[in-house]
Amino acid sequence: MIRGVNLAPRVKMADVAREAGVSVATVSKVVNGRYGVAQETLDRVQGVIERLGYEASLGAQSLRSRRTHVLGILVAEFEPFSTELLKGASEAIAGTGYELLAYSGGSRGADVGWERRHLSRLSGTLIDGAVLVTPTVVDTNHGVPVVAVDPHTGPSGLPTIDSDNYAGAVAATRYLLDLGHSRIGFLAGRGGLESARLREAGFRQAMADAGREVDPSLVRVGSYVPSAATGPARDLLSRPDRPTAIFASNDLSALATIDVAHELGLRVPEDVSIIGFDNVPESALSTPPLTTISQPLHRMGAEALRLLVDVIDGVERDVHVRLPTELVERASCRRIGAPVA
Amino acid sequence: MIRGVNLAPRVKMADVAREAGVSVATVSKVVNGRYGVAQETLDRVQGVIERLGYEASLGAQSLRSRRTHVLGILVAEFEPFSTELLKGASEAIAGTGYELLAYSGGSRGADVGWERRHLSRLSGTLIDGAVLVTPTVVDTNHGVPVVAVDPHTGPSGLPTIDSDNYAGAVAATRYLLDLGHSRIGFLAGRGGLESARLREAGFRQAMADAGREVDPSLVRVGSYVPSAATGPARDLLSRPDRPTAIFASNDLSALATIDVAHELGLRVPEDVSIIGFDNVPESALSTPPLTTISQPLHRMGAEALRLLVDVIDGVERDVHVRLPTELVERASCRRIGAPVA
DNA sequence: TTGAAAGCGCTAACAC
DNA sequence: GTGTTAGCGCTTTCAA
Repeated sequence: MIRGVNLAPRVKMADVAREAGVSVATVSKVVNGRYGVAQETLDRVQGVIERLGYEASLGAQSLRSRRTHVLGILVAEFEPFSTELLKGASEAIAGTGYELLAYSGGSRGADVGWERRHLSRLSGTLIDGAVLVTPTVVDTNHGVPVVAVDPHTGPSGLPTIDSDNYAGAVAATRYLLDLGHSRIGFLAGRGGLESARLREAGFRQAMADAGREVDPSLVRVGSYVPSAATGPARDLLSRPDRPTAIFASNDLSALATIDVAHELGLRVPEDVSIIGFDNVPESALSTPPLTTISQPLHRMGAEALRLLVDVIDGVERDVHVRLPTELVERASCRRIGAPVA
Repeated sequence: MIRGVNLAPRVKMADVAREAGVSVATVSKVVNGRYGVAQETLDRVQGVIERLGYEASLGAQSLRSRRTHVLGILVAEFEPFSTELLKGASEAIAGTGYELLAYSGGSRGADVGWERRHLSRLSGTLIDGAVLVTPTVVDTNHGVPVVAVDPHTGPSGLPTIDSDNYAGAVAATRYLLDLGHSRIGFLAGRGGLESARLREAGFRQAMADAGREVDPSLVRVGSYVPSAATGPARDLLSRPDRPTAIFASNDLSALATIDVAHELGLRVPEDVSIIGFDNVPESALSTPPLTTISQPLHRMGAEALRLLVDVIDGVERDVHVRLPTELVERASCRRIGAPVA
């Protein structure tokens, strides 16, 4: 039974004021380092603050003043992709004078429009700016400066960070082709995301360049989400004429595809080769470890944060940052014939 | 140049009220689903809300009402350990009716007392409760219900989630012993944390049980932080009588130790075996992949969140949850002689 | 140098 | 059913 523990109300500015025998206005000045406070008063108030452990309420503080020195990272869910970005952002925030607030809804993805909702709830009050992770709604009109990582398709004025999805997809497809695969299944990403469009385009281009037809029935949608990928993966792998390789648009789908393969009694890579995209840490943990296209996720998070700070400060700079991708060869693909010419 | 973009002020309740021709009080009732609003008014207001894309400001809302339906996870920094917990918490939050807000300071760890400061800033206003990740200050007196993951040493009334650090450390040490190592270096964790104490205790106990002396000069402090671990690791590995194996108290330190070894021209595990603790995803990515003691990090995050919700709801239950640890054998340790009896 | 007072966007009595 | 009013904890003129 622990009811009743932890209920001391937080100490507020009025408490400090009373204790120090001054008004809240004076305490506020001390807290915010404003001029016009006698040294003696300042010391006394500071002492009381220390002793009482006073800390301004973010909610109240930000309601009144425009700057909070808190930056938001808004995500649909804390999964491997967004948390990698978070690590990068966390690395980059040191020395900027900002604190980091990551916000996620409670609805496990199935929640369109979260970016607008979260932004509305936090902007104008709690945060001075926000990084939106894979937003589908790209309103350029929010209360605060915003930077998007891997956003929705279509031109938008939004400052953006992404990686070279197209080149990465071409590389992945060529890799499979070079291993002798030509019957390649494709698990597309989340509809609407620019990255999903580019990865599919890269796949098709590489196939075309190699003179290979894309069997339309081998192209399915996985939406970047494991639960959405298993069905299509199962369909693909259950066919009598199943593909010899599957290119999943992101690692989470690829990992889910490996699970499905195992479930179906198929060995990876002996019976089917699988390649992913992202290189989240989890991709190295699967059996077999996943061959994938690496995005510099930490760096993307860090760049997003730096870009946001620059936008807030009104620095003139390039507001579209594209980072390179790279093939990471692990053990989920195997050669099945002679490489293509 | 992007100055001037994104500056439309957010739409507030007064805007909705004006547009709908009602008072803000009525809008508030609609937003919060209170009784006493005519169906016709309700529809009209709802329509305006929809059209204008109104969303209540978290800051203002929480200033006034006690419940915000937001739970906080307070961390010193977003690194592999805390983000794994975050993933687990994110999984567990679905269906609880809460949203998740993760907060981290901007000061990269070197910031004692962050837990109290963050809590003060957020409690009483923004969040209904908080999960504290490895807090060193264990005041049981905050404005809101609090749950700690892997907290500071010493008994405290705080509801707590941890894993069996002692057994894990014993298992790691025995494993090394069984591989024939007896000159084992130990990189201790962050001073004050219960987990650090227990891991060292487990190490010493296992050594004693095997009848091995612990060379005091082989026990150093790594503080769970890579930058703090490299120095001690270098000292240990530079000695002419260097240990044949190192047990690092957490994966981040173990990974840093591998780097140091490589820097020194030592091969892992040929020249020195290294074992870690935590099993963060990154531990599988090193060269060689790290053998380590696994904590069920996702589950710990999920359990912490569930415990917090129960505490808030006043559910009577066990408020100390301890989860099992497990040895994960990868490739950073090798046998160097006959196993101990 | 200090404090009184207004108000940030919202909720909750209470009056109409 | 609906609006008026009084704050929540803080910052910021502005007067004293």
